[in-house]
Amino acid sequence: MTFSEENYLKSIYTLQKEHPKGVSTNVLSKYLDTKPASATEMIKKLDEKGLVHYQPYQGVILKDSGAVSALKVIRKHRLWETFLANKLDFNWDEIHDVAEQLEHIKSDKLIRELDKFLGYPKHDPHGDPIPDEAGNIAKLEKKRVSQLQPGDTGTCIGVNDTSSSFLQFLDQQNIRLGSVLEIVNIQEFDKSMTVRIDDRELLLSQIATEHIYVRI
Amino acid sequence: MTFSEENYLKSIYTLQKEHPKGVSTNVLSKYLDTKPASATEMIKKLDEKGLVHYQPYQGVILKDSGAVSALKVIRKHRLWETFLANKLDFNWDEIHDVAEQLEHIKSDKLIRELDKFLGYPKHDPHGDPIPDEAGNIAKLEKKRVSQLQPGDTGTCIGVNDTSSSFLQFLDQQNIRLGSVLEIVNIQEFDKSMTVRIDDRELLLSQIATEHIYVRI
DNA sequence: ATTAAAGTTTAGGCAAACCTAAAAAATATA
DNA sequence: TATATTTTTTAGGTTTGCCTAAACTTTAAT
Repeated sequence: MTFSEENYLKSIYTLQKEHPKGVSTNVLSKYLDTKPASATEMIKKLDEKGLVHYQPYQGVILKDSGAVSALKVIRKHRLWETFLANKLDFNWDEIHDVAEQLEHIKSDKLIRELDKFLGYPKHDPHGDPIPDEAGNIAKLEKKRVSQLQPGDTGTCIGVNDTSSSFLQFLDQQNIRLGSVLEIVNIQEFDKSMTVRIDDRELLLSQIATEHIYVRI
Repeated sequence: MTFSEENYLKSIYTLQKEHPKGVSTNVLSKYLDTKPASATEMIKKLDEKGLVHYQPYQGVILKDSGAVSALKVIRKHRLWETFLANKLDFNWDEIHDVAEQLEHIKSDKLIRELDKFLGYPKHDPHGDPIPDEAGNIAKLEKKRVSQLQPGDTGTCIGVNDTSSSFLQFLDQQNIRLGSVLEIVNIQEFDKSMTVRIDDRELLLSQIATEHIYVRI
């Protein structure tokens, strides 16, 4: 399997959630920053290999074999992201591009050993679940803080805004990966939220609550 | 720079030691498992880019810029080999193929962080020196045990024979990476050597002494 | 229902890196 | 030195993955 094939499968897997009845060449090529004609070409190739189901003008969906292949790449991607964030001093916003490259390294032993070295993590630094060797993947239980109700708690697993000003704000407030947040109440008029964290109470604007992800 | 260009530069760097007045397309293609015609093509391209000096029928040599590029790849290769051997449970004979892939990952930060994570190692698991960021590389002070004289000492840094029977033998004798060997004496008639290791004395056959590398 | 707009596919090209076969140069041998 | 052998280069092809432009479907709008 080539780098390119792996990237297409992974992208189709991701886009399928938004486009359950078929990912169009247009959507796919935009996501991959190529042209629709290139996507058509690759999709036909993947169809011939039995990895996807393709009907002209109707988009693609993954077959089981294609989903397994996609999940293997996703597993590698997420394990490498975990490595970069937990073992090396990479920031949340720096890990993706490097993991995009590392995910294509071919070595079953490498990925097994990496998994062991990281302590068999269940989630990557963004809170996304890491598939197992067979391609089984846990349902994602990731929400924005803004989606929680008073009384709910969640563990901080990532952010949506990686501007340094936002990250600095989080730093000042001592909100980091693994911090447990409990919603105390919500202001009707501006949707700002009071949250308890480390026995302190703290007000978050609606903007802030939409940019923080938690695992529930 | 493409994977292929990097591989050619690295190979030329390596082969130059044996062929100081020029690496022929024949030698180069054999080393890379391609055909001479392919080597000619690539060499011309590298020459146009100013990385090598090429004269038809006379072979290639690296220019300074080419040597720096080659050393950057070698630095990455050796740091990854160190990672695989020291942090993950890879054996000496398993690390090369994976490092061949990892060496092409493009990220300056990654390699700086990896270097830090590994504790700025000076040598890879085979005892070969790791170039610094600028491409400076220490002279290799690697010898076979068979090249030592009575009274000499060396630190075990690798082997030449990775058959499991040989590795098992080393295991039984408690000879491992980092073991310090001192030559006690040499038998004239069969070149076998008595060595001191961990305050024990032990006889190594000529075959064995030729397969163990030490840093002096 | 027709036409216009949007999306998709086909056709023909290009660059990278490989190949084989033939031609040319260098080297070795008689 | 002339010829034979080996090595190297050139010429022309192949595959992968991308591209543009034109042709064709589908969808939306009148």
